[in-house]
Amino acid sequence: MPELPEVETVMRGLAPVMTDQVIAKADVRRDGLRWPFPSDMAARLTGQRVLGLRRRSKYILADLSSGETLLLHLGMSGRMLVSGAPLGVFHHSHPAPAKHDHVVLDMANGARITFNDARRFGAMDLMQTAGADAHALLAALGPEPLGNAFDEDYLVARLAGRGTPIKTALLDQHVVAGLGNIYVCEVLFRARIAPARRAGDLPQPAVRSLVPVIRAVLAEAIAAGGSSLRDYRQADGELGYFQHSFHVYDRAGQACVTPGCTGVIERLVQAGRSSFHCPQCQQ
DNA sequence: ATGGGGGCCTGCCGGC
DNA sequence: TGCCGGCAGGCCCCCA
Repeated sequence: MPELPEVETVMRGLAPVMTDQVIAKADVRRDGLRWPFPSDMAARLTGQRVLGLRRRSKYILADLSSGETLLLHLGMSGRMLVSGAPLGVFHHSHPAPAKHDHVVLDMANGARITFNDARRFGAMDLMQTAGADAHALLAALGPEPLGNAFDEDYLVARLAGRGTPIKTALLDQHVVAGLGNIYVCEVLFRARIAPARRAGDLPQPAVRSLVPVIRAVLAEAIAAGGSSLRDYRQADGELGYFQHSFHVYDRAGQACVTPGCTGVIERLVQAGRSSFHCPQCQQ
């Protein structure tokens, strides 16, 4: 799935067609995805004005005029497709729902937003906007990596004494929210830290160095419009528009890109996930 | 508390 | 337009 930069990109793509617009019709085409949808979801969405979109970790939150907030997670394969340019009262030709189109929102401006998710690991829920942070899926999340609460002192304290590999620790959404497998691999490569190192054993300068690296990697990916993998699309439905090049992710067997390094990228499995790294530059 | 593994689903790719 | 096994960006839950 979309990790933080991709979710941010999707949210930015949805904002112009959804913000301040009324959901004229909600077509909920199955009972749920990873979990059952909230009761009467279609009715609770229909007629509501979208006051604004926010992102928390890999969740998109849409605040509605009803006082409820729609929570949306793309899981591994979720996509938000936008069709029907919001150009006015003419022009209302939408394609028929395709395979894995689970929820279709028709906005009053003529735009159609389709939540398509082949693997159905995605999620949608509704909650009161007031106190939305207390939602079960949000309450325990760690700080936003691009926010002020995430800093060097925090990370040092959070990783102290932890025996888990640094790779696994950074993937833990309670430590820092929004990193996924790809960006953790890239972050550790850029920080030159081996993924198998125990988090609590890392020298403090190494832990501190992770903070600006995490920020930079995410910011660059957002600036590039999110990374692009085979089945990732931007909100506007364009496939593979941004080709973000990774240094280590999915590059097993290829030469390390660090100038002067003769290492070859290796893949190892940690906590059931692939970790790509250069055994030569990452210590 | 912490850490590891299983499971949820479908699709794709490589090897045979 | 072959079949099968392995693998995939996430994350909750259960177990030791």
